[in-house]
Amino acid sequence: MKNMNASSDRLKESKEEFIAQWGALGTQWGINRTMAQIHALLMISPQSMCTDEVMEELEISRGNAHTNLKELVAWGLVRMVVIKGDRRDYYEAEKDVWQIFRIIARERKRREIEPALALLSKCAEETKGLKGEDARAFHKQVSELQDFVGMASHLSDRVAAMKHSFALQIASKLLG
Amino acid sequence: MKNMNASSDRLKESKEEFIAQWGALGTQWGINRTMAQIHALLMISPQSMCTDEVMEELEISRGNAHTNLKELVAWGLVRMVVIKGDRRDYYEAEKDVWQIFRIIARERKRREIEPALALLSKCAEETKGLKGEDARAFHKQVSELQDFVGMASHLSDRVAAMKHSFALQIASKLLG
DNA sequence: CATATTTTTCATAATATACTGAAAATACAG
DNA sequence: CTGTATTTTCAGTATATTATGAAAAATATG
Repeated sequence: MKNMNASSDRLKESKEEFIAQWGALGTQWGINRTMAQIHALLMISPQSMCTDEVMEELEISRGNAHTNLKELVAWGLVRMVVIKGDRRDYYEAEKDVWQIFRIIARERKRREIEPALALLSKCAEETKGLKGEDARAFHKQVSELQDFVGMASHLSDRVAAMKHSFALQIASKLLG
Repeated sequence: MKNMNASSDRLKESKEEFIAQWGALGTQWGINRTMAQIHALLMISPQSMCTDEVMEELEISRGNAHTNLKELVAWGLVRMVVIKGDRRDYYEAEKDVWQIFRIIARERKRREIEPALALLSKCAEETKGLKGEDARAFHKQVSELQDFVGMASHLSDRVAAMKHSFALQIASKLLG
């Protein structure tokens, strides 16, 4: 039994570090700490969890837990599940790595790429015919950015639409 | 002359909107608003600019201008240039789109991918041999994430090392 | 070296973001 | 309907991030 305890301590510690650090990383990724922590917690939880369990595990308020659980559901990273005989809402995380990647890629494209593209298109359009060295230079720079970001946007769609196995093939080819 | 003025007004407006919006976008990208605005300003400026010009154009304080110019130089998105007969430091932006992409990709990899990979490797390592259903599940999930993020890291390096033309070829193939 | 100009630093202020706790709304069982 | 469990909202508070402005340090000039 001594072994058993040491071993389950190791697991517990590792899980806790994972959750804490994944939360800190979330900040860099533009998601807030709590949301990332909840995501980590659910990702490594064998069972689905209810709001109170999440609150207790992460020592956060009900409002905070609720808001971020809803946000995760809105992203599609977490699903609500019903456990019969229990009135509470339970939550479980999407665990498939490729699926997680696609969801995050979609969201980041929406927040980071699409608004940039809209801006660049507008500026390129507005200054299309203008004469003068300055105007030309501005239009050129903006157009180049537009082309690049536009291509990135398309690529992102294509990759996200791929099956995992096919994406792996391409990745291997690039790395090999 | 009427035309000339209308036309240069259009240009000025478009430039100002570009700067303002690019700044707002910066926030989404994890860089602060001012840094993104200065970058935008220098990117579309035909000449290099000194700190005072940047301050005046964006209506920001000296400290703010200074800090963010230094940060942009540290990233490699902006270079300091010397103008003879002038004691002040002048700055000009990198304008090549592919180069800009590489610099940003490098920085984001450093901030977003590498720490994640380190965490995942640590957690995978710590729980490698552990018995028990929970431990196995944790190890599996973490290892899958590790594999995926590791591959993303390599891919990022490979793409950033490519010549623009070659990257374009690959992109075309994927889009075609 | 004395002075003028420019750069850098940093304590304080302003702003933006996230969290709490409790009240309001809703769902359910008896 | 009434009481209880659960979810949702939100005003107030706390935390973290950015910006200011003035003073200090560094640098150039004659």
